Amino acid sequence: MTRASSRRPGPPTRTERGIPEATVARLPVYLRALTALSDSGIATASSEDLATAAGVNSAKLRKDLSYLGSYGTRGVGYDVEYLRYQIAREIGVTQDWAVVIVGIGNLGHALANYSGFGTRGFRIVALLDADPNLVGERIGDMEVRDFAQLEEIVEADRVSIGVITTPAGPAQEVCDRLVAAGVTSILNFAPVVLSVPDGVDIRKVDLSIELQILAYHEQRKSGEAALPQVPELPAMNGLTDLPSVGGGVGA
Amino acid sequence: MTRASSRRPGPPTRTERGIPEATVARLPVYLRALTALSDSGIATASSEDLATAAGVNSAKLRKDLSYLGSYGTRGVGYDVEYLRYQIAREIGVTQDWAVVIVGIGNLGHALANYSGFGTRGFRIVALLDADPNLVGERIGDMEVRDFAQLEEIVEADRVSIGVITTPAGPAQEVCDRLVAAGVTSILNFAPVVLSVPDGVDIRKVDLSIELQILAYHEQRKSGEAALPQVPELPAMNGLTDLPSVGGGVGA
DNA sequence: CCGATTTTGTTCTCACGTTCACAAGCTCCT
DNA sequence: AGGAGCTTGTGAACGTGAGAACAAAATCGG
Repeated sequence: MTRASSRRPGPPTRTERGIPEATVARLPVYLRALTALSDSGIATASSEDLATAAGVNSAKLRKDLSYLGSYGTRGVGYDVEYLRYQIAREIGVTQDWAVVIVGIGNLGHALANYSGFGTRGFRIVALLDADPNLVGERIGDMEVRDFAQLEEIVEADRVSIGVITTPAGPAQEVCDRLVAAGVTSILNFAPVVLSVPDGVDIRKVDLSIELQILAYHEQRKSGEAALPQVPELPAMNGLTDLPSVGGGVGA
Repeated sequence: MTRASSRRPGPPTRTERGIPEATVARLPVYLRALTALSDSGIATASSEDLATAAGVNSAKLRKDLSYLGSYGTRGVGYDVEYLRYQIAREIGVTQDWAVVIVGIGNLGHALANYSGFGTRGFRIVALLDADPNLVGERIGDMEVRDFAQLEEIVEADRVSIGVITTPAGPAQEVCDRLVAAGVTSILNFAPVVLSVPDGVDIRKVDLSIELQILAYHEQRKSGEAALPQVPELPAMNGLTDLPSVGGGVGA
């Protein structure tokens, strides 16, 4: 969204405060690092200090911060509180965002109790599930409500973010309902590729994919020499009992 | 295959089966899509079909697959079972990987029950926690064991992958212990940047970061015109009570 | 057997992201 | 006041990734 102004090999043609996606993904990390520094009573930090705390290269950090504006002092560094506020404002966590969680299985339960939500910036307004046996159950200070109430909840509480923690099966349908109800950002934990209309942002968190990526690298480390080099063309029979990766999230 | 021969601005000079990281991250998605197609009884699929199922562009998919070798038939497509096996082998999920989970709070509980682990490819061999009140508790068919037993478990079961679901505080120490014990791949759910020596792979899954990224885009959607355009330089006093994003994972 | 049709594998080009390196600018000390 | 010493902000080079486009190869129908 929003590129396009001049046409020239200058800077990536960033339009009016358009921050590169890669940078956006790191801002929360910087924010957390700044909070940690602040809690340690540190008032000023150099890009080097911050970069170390955030686990990135200092040049990258400086360039990232430069997209937000020129909030540092040459020869000195960055004022921790000030920069923290600026980043928080840029990300949008100076205001509260209403969140619903759909699918109260194991993972939904865990997220409902997750203190990271409780911190300011995000407010869980409802836990939803279609299973009548779960509806009414109390989790922390919240009660599981019927998924059928989705629309009224979204409207009443101006919910803009939905978290999907259902099994793979119903995930797309849940997603469609969320979008239809007016939710415009979705965080998906179900192991499926969800499709959403333009204008709706979606991010996925997928445990088994992460594990498989680790497995790939692990294999190259330990395997490299130890594994049979090439079963390139195994007989194509009897392969029906392969690992069925994927599976559902919830109970 | 066969990269690495001449020295010229040709392909990125990929050395001997070195698959680009971006491709590696997509292989598990393709694997899942293939499994779904297979379960639907589909024996052959074109790159277009596969790309749709995986939610990517077909040219990208073909290029990704070409790194693995030339497993398709022009004019026909890909044999689903065959390709599935090839990808599974490349990723390394045709063998089993032993996994330990450290930190049995809400999230650890959820992961212990997560069926995605139970599927073949990964085998949870131990649930560990340092809290004596948790040790001995049964979760599914496993029992929580004392974190002190880490070293012997890793050695006995040839554990190569560790999952950290502790709060932020102890995460680095747990990580160090895992590495010292011989674990070479780590999946971190704690909201901290962990540092590991070379040779150890680490991936992080961070809920609050994902939410903040969504919030950023959400703000640009709804805010753009509605928000006060620039409180660029607010008074620098009284900013100590800002949102404390971050926080811990476990209970 | 040959041409039409389909679909892969690959090349080329462009956009994006990372890193280096350095000038500009600030502070502190003499 | 002026120079030494830091540290930011950014220009430029490099590397990686994405997508369009097309030639090569396979099937199918006549």
